[in-house]
Amino acid sequence: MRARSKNARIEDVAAKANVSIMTVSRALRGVDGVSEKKRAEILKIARTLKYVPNSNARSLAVANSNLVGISLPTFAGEVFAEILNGMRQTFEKAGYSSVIDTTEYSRDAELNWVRRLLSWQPAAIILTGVDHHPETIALLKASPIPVLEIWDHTNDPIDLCVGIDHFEAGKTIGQHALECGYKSPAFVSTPKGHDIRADARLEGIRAVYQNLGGGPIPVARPPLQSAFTTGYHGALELIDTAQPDLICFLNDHMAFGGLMACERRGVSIPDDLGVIGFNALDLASVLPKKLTTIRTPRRLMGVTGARNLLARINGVKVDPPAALPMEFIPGETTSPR
Amino acid sequence: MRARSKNARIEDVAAKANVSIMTVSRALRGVDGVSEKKRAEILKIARTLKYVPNSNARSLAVANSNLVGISLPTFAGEVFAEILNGMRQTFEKAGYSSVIDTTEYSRDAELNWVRRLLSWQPAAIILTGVDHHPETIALLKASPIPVLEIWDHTNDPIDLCVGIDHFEAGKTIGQHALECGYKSPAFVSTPKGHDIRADARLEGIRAVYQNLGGGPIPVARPPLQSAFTTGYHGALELIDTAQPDLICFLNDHMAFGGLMACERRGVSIPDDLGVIGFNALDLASVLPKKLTTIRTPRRLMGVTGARNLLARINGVKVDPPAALPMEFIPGETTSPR
DNA sequence: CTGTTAGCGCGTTCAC
DNA sequence: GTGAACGCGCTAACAG
Repeated sequence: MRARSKNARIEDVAAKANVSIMTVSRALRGVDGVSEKKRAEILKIARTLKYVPNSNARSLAVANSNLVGISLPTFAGEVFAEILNGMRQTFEKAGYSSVIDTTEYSRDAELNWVRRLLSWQPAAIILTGVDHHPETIALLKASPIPVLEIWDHTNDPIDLCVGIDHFEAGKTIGQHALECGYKSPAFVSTPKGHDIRADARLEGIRAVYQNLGGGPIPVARPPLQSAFTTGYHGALELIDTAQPDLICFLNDHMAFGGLMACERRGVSIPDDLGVIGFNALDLASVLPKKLTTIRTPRRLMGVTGARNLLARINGVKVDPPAALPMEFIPGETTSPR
Repeated sequence: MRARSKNARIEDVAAKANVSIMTVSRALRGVDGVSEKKRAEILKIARTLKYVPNSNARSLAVANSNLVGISLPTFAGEVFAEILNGMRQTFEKAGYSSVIDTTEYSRDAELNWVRRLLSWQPAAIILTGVDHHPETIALLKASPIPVLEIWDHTNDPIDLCVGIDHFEAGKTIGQHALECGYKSPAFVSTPKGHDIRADARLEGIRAVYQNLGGGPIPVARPPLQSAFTTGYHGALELIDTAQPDLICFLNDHMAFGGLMACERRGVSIPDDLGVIGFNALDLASVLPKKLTTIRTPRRLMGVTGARNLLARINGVKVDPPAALPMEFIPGETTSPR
């Protein structure tokens, strides 16, 4: 015979309270059908017995769970942590817990995670971005579980989507650069294909500049390190070779590294060189020179995504995806030429 | 009758393969007792049926799970993300998934999380720090589930502990300050009781300075914002009032904010004022002036903790807790007086 | 308001 | 090497 766990079961509580298992179940879940007197008594007994419900049994019985599975590219760099916080707080209030994994930007890792997630019968699954392994898409489309794609935007989501249009963001950056009169912008990013949202932003900048006959936009893609050092080395590389009059960075972290590189090289901002970041992090707010950047609605995105998902879980119709607005922040690291 | 889920069950795979459920179960789990031929066939059928095992049923049957529950104070600021990464990668390899929650430094939130975790029959539970709600401790001590306390160090852990001695870290900082000849150190932290590890470090500094008759150490505790702005405002406050010759910060993030505040006030580092951080983040590595700080072994801590826990799960004896070593990094933001 | 019955999907046990 | 029976702890459905 199998050794059952030592923990108190609902049966033990029922026995001690002289009621049936179902009454205990109802009392503990707070559903109707139990007199207040009995309920109070049952709750007390459960406490003294240190009774902890078994979620596995519950999930098995009801064929779902209150787990929400989340896939993030990385925990590094606050951005996803902020989106995550918005989501988690919203889910938490609704009684859902989050199971999180990071893919480090690998579609295969994401697929594995989704497979594993599926085995938990989660209430919903959240993926970052819209670029997935074909099998991930197939799996999720075949499943009845609500899916949210966040951070990026697409008109053809797996299910729900709440994000921003990174190509548009790039165009906004490009517009500003053009209006300032920058002639030779450059870009610092991570290795090719690592972050397709960053690539989309770069494309946005290119779209603005391509008809101006200024030649291709130089792009530095230093080997992956921390964002600060990547930005630092990328900027050094561009300053020493391409000599652009503007450097756009994948994000504010890198832009900060870039600013440090400029200080190192004695390059004066914004006189000798313009600098543009992305995200509008708190980091930027303490810098002596306000960074020109784009504020991304990270918290809002998380909250909105979670709300939509909760509505979807509860069977409410959800509006088709619309890209969230961003705010361009003109700072002191760019200026008219 | 209840609607059973539409997903393929092990039974469906068995029917299609003309074998019993048990044979499928064995084949899928890779245990002995199935001929290679049948196994291959079963795996193929499972794939075509898009069969996903039900972890809830499995966990219910075997009375445990491959989930590891983790409690972190916050995702903000890389530090815990780095510890987490070390742990997760180690667990991942061993086939465990992590369920994470953040407490935002609230013991009550931690207790709630532990209660919820317990209901999942996790393979292990990891808490940050050694300061918990009494009921959290009682619950976990009463449970057979292995527990790891990380980041902080104690000689009286709930179960396992891998961390650093924050009081010692403070003493190291104090020693260095003393050797440099600083007379009136100050400290920038978060509101009282928010982060008890930071308080312990402050105590370490005090322990070094208390017999020197220099009066109490001024402490700025600005309202909570991002670490950067907290450091910034804390530094401004101290510069404008207490006029210390050294400011120690809760961490590097705050120290960076503080450096920006100094620039703002025209205070020259390290001539007018010394600055010391904590953690040795990558951020510090791109600064024009190397920050004096203490390197904390965050990744190592995560990996070591996870390994110890895995050993514990597998019934191997684990060494009693020893505080992990830290490395003092003398930088250019402090100098002999 | 309360109890009884019948599973949820899988793994252990033991028999063949 | 393979299969049948039973139970893990809980809840939906139905009676009373």
